[in-house]
Amino acid sequence: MRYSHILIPTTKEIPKDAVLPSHKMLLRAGFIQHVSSGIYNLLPLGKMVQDNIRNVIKEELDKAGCNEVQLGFVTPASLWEKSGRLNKYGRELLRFEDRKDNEFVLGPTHEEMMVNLVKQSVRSYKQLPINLYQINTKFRDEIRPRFGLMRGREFLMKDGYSFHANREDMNREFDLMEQTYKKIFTRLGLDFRVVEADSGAIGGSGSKEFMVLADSGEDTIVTCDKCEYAANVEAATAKPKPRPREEMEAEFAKFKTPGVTTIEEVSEFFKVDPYFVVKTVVKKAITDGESRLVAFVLRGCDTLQEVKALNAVDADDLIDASEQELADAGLVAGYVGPLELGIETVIDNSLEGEKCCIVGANETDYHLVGASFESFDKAQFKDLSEVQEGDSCPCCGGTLGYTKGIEAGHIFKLQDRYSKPLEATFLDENGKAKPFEMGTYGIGVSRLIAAVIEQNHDEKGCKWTKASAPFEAHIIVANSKDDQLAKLGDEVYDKLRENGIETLLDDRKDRFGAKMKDFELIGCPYGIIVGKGALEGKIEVVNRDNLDKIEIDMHEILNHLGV
RNA sequence: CGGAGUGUAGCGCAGCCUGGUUAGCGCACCUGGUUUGGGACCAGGGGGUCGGAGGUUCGAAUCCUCUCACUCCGACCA
Repeated sequence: MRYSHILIPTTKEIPKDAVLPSHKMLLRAGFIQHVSSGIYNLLPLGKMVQDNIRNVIKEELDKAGCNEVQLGFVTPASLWEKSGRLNKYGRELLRFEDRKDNEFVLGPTHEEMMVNLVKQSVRSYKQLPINLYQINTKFRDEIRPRFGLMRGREFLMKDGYSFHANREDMNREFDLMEQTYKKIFTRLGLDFRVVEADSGAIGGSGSKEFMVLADSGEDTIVTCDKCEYAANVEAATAKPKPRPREEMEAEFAKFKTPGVTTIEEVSEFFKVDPYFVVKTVVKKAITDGESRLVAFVLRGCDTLQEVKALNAVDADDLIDASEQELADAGLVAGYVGPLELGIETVIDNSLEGEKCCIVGANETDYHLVGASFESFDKAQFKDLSEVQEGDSCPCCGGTLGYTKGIEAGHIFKLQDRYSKPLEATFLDENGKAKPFEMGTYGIGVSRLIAAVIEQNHDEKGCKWTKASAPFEAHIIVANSKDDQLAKLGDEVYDKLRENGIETLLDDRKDRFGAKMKDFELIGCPYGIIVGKGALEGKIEVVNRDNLDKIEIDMHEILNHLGV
């Protein structure tokens, strides 16, 4: 492609509102254009990158036996009612009516549509398994879109769904997809981790996320320094914290503790390790629009993991309870404890069997010491605590630490979460109707464009990986008004193209400096300078990654690009 | 939804507080010329319903009311 024939509106100005490197670079280098909150146009370069990523995904999925389809972007709201997600998804669903007042939503994900498609066309176990995917626009009316392509409202996503006659086969496909995703992210040249994850609003059991490691990532990942263990902090577990050497010993008794309300104060007051001081966090749980108070009980040294808490009580939402709401339920902020509490109580696993600790007495200015958890029902104990840096790995005992990641892919075992309510069944070997066992597999395609840059950029601009780059080579003709140089530039350009190398030829009548700046900003892997040495048959090759320049003979160019 | 802020040329901004010629500046753009290895220079030029509606006033980018959009922090979320 000749620069003079392609629209690449680069700018020197740093966009006012962009925060993330990827957002700034993609705007400045002319890959994307802002349209509206969370909505972007892809300009030619952006479209090329997206197509490259899309092709890698498609090739690997097709190799793994998946079928590409394309579902309607506009989907009838009735399907969403049936699956029960119309309310659960809430205002993130963009709803509207057509001229006949039929209700529709813009698809934020397509479980319902895909299940419906298969329900209408698959009758027998003999037609299974089947794995269908699409790479299509999604719309989620995010409360707060931000970070450019990273969290847009409209975005391109690959979503795949597999259908199986039994759970074993679904598990097999899940593993296959994990392997396939690894190939995809590896081919794209990304540094990533596969992590254990929470299933979120989509629902289901087993779930793994593919995290592109980058400081700007929105997710916190827990990783082990000794083994392969990695998990989203929302789902991560650790070995129980070691008991303090000094055990707490006390008879059950009520103590007056005026003004002593925080864990630190209680711990200080009784000269006891926070490990033995019980933290009771009361939250308002919202389920199907109904709210109720729930108490989460942990050790003083632990923190509540909100997503775990949410799952533990099967709620749609958790909100901090106000002091007034506590008072209305007969509770006193600072002195809440699990004994004789009177509201739904969930207790962290680490307290199971604990015989002696300190809890709030549910009475102003009083704590109970020597409290025991032995009388609680086993079903009340769940994993609630957030893994902290320095905790021990659940697999090998190594040390756990945090890193930041960008969620670029997510695979779930859905089982019959959707097929059952949508009555999508097939006939098994015995002629009995059974709901499909399902898996679902997503990749954020447009988000990957941003993720590549988050991981690969410098202060001068983008550094595309080979598989994602809009062009592999970018020829800079030092002076395009010099006919001889322009001609030599054309020769190099033709040679590269004849050998299948996607090439951008900067034939603009601009000065050398401006062209170099644009090369660095756009970030194709190789810059090829056709300049003063070219008349003697010498050109320079610039590696965008480290900006190293080497001078070579013009006819050796193909060797240097690894052709 | 809570808090904060911004809307003036394609982009980045000044002007507004204290109303008063023809609304400026930088970048970008167009024409001519010079220049050509790190975002050139000289000369000339085009481009604005000052986010929208209403109001106050002899007169509004400027003051008042309403409204819309966008951004940032938070809650929330692929």
